[in-house]
Amino acid sequence: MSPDHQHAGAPTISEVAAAAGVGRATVARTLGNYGSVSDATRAKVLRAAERLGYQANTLARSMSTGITKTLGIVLADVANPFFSGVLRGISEAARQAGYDAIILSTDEKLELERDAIRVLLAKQVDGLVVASAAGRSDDVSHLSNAIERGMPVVLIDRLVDGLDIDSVVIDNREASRAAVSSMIQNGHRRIAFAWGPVTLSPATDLQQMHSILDEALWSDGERLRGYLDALEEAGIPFDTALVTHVLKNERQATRAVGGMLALADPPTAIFTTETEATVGALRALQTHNLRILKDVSLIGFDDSPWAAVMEPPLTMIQQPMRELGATAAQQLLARIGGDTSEPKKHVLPSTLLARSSDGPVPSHARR
Amino acid sequence: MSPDHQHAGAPTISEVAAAAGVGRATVARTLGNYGSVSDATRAKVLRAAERLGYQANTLARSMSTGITKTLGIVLADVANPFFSGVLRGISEAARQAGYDAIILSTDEKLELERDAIRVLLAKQVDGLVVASAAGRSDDVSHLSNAIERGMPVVLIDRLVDGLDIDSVVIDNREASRAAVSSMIQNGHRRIAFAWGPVTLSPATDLQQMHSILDEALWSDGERLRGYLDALEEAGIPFDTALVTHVLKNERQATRAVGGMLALADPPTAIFTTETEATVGALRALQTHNLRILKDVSLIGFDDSPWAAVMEPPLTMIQQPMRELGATAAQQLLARIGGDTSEPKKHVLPSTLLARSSDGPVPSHARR
DNA sequence: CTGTTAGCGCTTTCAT
DNA sequence: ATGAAAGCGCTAACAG
Repeated sequence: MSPDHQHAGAPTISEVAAAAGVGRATVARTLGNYGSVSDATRAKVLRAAERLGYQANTLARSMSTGITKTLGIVLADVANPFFSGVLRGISEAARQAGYDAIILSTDEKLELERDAIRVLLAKQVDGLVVASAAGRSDDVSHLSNAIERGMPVVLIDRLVDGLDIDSVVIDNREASRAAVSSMIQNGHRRIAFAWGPVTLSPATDLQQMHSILDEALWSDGERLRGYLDALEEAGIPFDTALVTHVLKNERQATRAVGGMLALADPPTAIFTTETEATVGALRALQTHNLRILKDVSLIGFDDSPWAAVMEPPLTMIQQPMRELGATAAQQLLARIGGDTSEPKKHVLPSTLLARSSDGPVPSHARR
Repeated sequence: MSPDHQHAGAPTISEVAAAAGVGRATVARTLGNYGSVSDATRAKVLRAAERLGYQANTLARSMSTGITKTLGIVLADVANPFFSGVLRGISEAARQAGYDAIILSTDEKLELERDAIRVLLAKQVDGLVVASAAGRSDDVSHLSNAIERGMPVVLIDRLVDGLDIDSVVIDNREASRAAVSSMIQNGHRRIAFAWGPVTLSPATDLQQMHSILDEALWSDGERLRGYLDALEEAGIPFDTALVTHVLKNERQATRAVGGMLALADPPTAIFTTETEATVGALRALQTHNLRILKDVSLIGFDDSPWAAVMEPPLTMIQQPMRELGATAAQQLLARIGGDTSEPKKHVLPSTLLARSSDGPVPSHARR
């Protein structure tokens, strides 16, 4: 019956008890630092445990206490710089509290997100941090069910419609609006936007755009809304040809932005909502032999060490990735600790790092 | 005694059994897909499970089987692009095999590595992938003990002295030698190296360098050895002033490389062993108003999407990060599956992506 | 084919 | 202060 345990040699509490000549409970009390044990026995137990190299079996403990000291993290892709930054924040905060984390990637697929949640629930994690892939009208019962069953969940990076729970985000809409606005201040009126929502039938007008937006991922929607806000503020008409609708990978960004650059009335500025989009846009510029700032201005989301050493250095919107992660972990830990206050929405500040990739419309582009 | 489980509502196998009017074992057999169950009962059980929303408690299963279907991953920093790439490879391979992963970061500190291993053993993971922070003469008993107890371990990115176990690495020395050699072909004789080993008392000659190297992290050592190999091949004397000895962060790289650039006999080329070193060097160049290629050549480890859009595009050594991770996971899974063959050393190919940051020594730098 | 039973290693009453 | 015993939810013999 006893299966071939990995740790055939791993001593159990019983062996320690035997070696120390006491009962299991006494060992548990000593090692668990609770109840009371006489100094004499405590010493004996400690010595025996030491000698045998005893290591508590966390699994068994969790089985009996219902506490795993483990957080479940669900995000799109660990290799994405934004998420890996967030992950670092989460991990650090978790470790400091004696927790560790199981990370599952969804690759932005709701299907995988459901699997992930299921696995994590089965593993009895103490709480969940999730950057959901769910759009407005998607079924999020995998999340609401978990919550109903008493699993603490905090949303990160993205709000999800219909879930009134803790969340940690930035003000995407305002960050976006401010960046685009600053370009408009500089005289730009043709501003490309990557990435817009992925769709086979691109919007043909503002109204369609809005209804597509309603179905989009929260953060994506907000960023585009911010862009639209800025245009509207300045009375600039929305041009659907300036918003990408392709799949979100570098190659597609290059293609899409390249296409815009070839337009009769090409953009004089580009706004990108993610690192891959930025790099894709940069490549398109390269291909079209266009120089940043001198020919086309550029501002994008998610600063990177590289952005500062580009020529010219890139103006970027910096998100406090580690803080986002740390805040989410702390909020979750608080819930696990029994905090039953109202759901809290943490909105962390983002920063527009003004460098030199954006400026006035070049004279040769003015019409 | 029953603690307040997160999942107060989570139905157990007994409840399903009761609801279906059969014994627990029958339920276990049905749900676990083993043994034999009549179609009639199977249907009943399935229906009951469905109705109750039964979800197996993985913890309990693990407790009884000794198998957690969980891999323990120990690496320096999840936010480092190299490791996050590797991590992605590991995660994908693991998930495909029905495993998931607990990731612990050591921040390159042996102390934290020991903690990590301890935690992971206590959690009864089925195997370990570790990028150890251990140098040549460090105590690695935390690893050897685990191995002795039958825990499968595969080393990634770094070999560790005295541990004859599975490993997945690239040929750092040769990759480094080849890159530096190509610079030498181009006429460079003063080639800066970042990062060299961190030390308070920098080497003053080649011999000291070698003994410092003997204590370094395997991969770091190999990369510097490759550099030295290339110099030796070409009969170029080693200059200790061209190897950094500072802490490994961007700021220090900038400072150190900046210092070299200010030398009476400055380097005409720079070789960097990591992204942060590369960015640091780039910053130093920026500060000193030196242009890549035209003034100073540059080649570095770890390609990035950004490297291709720099002006000029950067020549980089690309490591197959995902493959490294996937290979490690697969090797580990094989061991978990019972493979007892000889330890295997996987050496994956790296690629020197020739772009345009390296070339001949500029005439104005020739003496 | 199916039910009973005995653990897995630990925590936690409950007596003593 | 300490030991005995029950139980966490599941798996795995062993009978029937």
